[in-house]
Amino acid sequence: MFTSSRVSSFHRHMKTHANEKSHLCHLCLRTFRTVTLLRNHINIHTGTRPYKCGDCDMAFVTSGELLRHRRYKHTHEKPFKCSMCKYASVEASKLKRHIRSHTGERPFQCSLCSYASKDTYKLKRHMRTHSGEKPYECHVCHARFTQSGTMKIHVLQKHSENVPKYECPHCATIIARKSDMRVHLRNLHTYKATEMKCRHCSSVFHERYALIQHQKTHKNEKRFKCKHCNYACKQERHMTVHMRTHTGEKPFTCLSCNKRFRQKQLLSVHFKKYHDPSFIPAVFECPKCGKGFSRWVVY
DNA sequence: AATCTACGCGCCCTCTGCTGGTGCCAG
DNA sequence: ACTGGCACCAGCAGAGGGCGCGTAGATT
Repeated sequence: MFTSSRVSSFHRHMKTHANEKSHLCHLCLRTFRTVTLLRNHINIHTGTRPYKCGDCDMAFVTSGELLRHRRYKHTHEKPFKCSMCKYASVEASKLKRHIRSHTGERPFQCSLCSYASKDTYKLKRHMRTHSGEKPYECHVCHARFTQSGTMKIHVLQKHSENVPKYECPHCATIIARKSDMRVHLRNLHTYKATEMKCRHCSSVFHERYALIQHQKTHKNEKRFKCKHCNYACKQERHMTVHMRTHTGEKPFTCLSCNKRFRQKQLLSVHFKKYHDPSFIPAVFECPKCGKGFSRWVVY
């Protein structure tokens, strides 16, 4: 509802409801209500921008645009201040948009899903996820992207020579993307309240990277040491067999002659040699000492 | 009525950061 | 051969900057 204390303003406003557009642009045949609007419009055709910025090459059709430009680029004057944080803006509409980040208000509802946006642009951008539209094309490999920023990163990482790299301050790992570095730091270098145990010993850690580094120290380590002699080995099963040399235990018995063995393999060799009819005895005889061998061996 | 000025809306852009799928590699 | 972990990668949303342009208030 329009109200005004001035008759002139009222009359002018009423003209906005009338379709009377008597001022014709002779370049595109578009019509305007006032001569000022027509003049501004013609300035767009002719490129006439009377309001020039004194600090850069920009020029504008109206003085208001110039003032706003100067605030953005040169004076940095931000008259619109947020009452809830330090944010300040050049334009009131920007403050209004910013305040939605405090209130959580999302006036722009997607018609196809539950998503709602705080501003029109985000909704428009979101709609590409439904349409499948990918407006941005890589000029090198012609891959297509939904957002310009995604394409920019793609070109930088895939087609640029001086690819930026991010080095982890804790472990010197090189990672291509800043956001991935955050993931790396979160997964490997953040303190965790719950203890992480070493899979080889009783050590515990609160940082995953420290655990991994520690576990590497166990690699090639002969962790199983005999308490009776100098013997050491990597696997527990080897130590079990070795211990029988100290205990005298011989758990494997030959069913044919009751001879006992410490290892299953020794029993197997014994059985084949003495009780298996298909066993081929030594056929290659040493020409010097006469000892027989089952295989031909060159010394 | 014409003009200047301030305001509001809309559009487009960039920067930022999180997420989940994927391929590779070590265990 | 299988599995879990990690860097790589594209998809996607949040926040904010900058400008075009129409309209209303104020002034000439």
